[in-house]
Amino acid sequence: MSRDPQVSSTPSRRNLAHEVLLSLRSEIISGKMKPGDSLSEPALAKRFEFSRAPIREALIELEREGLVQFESTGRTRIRTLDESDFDEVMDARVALESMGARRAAAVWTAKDSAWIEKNIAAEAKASSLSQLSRLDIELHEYVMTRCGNQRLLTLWQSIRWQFEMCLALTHRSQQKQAFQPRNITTDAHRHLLAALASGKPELAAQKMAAHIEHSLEWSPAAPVAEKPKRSARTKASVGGEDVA
Amino acid sequence: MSRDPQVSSTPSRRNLAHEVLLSLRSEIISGKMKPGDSLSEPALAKRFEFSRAPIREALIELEREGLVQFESTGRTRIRTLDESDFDEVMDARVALESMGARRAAAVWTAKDSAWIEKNIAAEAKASSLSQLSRLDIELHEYVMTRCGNQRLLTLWQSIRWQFEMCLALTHRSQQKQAFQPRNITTDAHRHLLAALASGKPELAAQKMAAHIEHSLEWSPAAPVAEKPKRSARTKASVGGEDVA
DNA sequence: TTTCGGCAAAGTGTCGACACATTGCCGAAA
DNA sequence: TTTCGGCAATGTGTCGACACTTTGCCGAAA
Repeated sequence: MSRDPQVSSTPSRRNLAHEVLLSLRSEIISGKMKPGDSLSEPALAKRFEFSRAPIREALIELEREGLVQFESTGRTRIRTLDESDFDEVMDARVALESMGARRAAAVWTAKDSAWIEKNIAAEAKASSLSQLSRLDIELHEYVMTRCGNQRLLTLWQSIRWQFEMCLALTHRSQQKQAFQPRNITTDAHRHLLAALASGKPELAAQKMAAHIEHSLEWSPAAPVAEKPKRSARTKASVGGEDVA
Repeated sequence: MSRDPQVSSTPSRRNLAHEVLLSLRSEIISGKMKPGDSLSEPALAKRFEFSRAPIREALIELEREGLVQFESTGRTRIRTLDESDFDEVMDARVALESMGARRAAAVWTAKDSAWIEKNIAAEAKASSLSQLSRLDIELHEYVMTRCGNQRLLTLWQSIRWQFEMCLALTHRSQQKQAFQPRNITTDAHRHLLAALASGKPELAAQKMAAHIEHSLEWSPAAPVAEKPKRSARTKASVGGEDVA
């Protein structure tokens, strides 16, 4: 909700590199530039009408975000992602966000609940899949923001763009996704909110993990790869009963 | 064990910036450069006899690793860490490593067990606290390496240096730590190994979380701050019983 | 026609220089 | 002596240039 989520990331240095970063990131996620496309510093410098220095900085940051890959030959390409990459990102999300929910639940306030409820209401009125996805991500980011751990938030933000890229690739590959996801998502978020507001950190952590893993099931197709069914590895990965 | 852990991180680009990164990181963690110290690009360029470009790249990476801070004024300083920073890092470790252990346990082999046992044996013979710490970190890194998720490993590596810095600051502040930690650590690692080798991912995850949180207790003093006792927040943070 | 060698094109790594902002010192005025 | 203004010093952001490497095309030889 509120404002452009890209603005929410506080740039430690406000320079041309940051501007280039936002542009390229946006173009990669939107699909304007495709996985495998080559990115050369001189070409980008010419396009942006900057020197190579800010371009180079932006590319290094994009590489850290996992959107771009430096090959051993020295070439720089937009990263290609397959289903296993998607699984990895989701696993990392479960790790970070379940801890985030655990901590957030411990300091949850009515104001936080109100924010989430407003977001859920907006989801119910979402008119497109991409809009719904954006609201979903912003809700998850909100929880991470509220967990009170700056490092957890920073780590989450560093894989956020890979997640968005996976999502966008999936959406584009299976053109028309029905609107079933909307109800599923809003329901899940309502349950999640209940857990966060319950004052039970462990419950919130488990619900968050379950919610993220469940969301894999209505994004079944891999971004690029072809394996039809998701690996069993992601099932029952949190709160399972093998402990006893 | 084996080789210098810094070599294990694969530099995506082999350049002078990487060389500067390793030098500065080492000096920061070793305490040769202290928190609050100012780092200027021209001064470092003169010292390393490189131009500012590689220096600048290294500083940006150090900032991403949390060892260095860009102030709003434009100055660059070695980051100061207090107890809450330590708590944050440990929480992030719990999040990442419990997931890492969960995944690693699913694919654990006898060879992995042998590696850990060799490490534990080395711990038992460690002759200094810093050596013990190094073995401890290498064991944890090994598990993250074996979890099969490159992103989880990358995220872990990106906070690893902050953890090492916290640890080093703690060690220096409380000069003589008795050797009780060695036994505690080796015992904990033995139990952890049992969980990893048990084929029960959830058990491994819980044991890892408990192990990391428990390790907070024999590193009681804050790196810089003065609060004598750790916050209650870190207790029972994983696998608690508030779910019911 | 195929293969090999070399040459041009393109790209990265690195450097030194300049412009601008900020800092801190020093002297002048009160 | 204290305070204020300005100037030098320091530092970052940005730029264009050069060296070296790799790529890929093209023509010559088999």
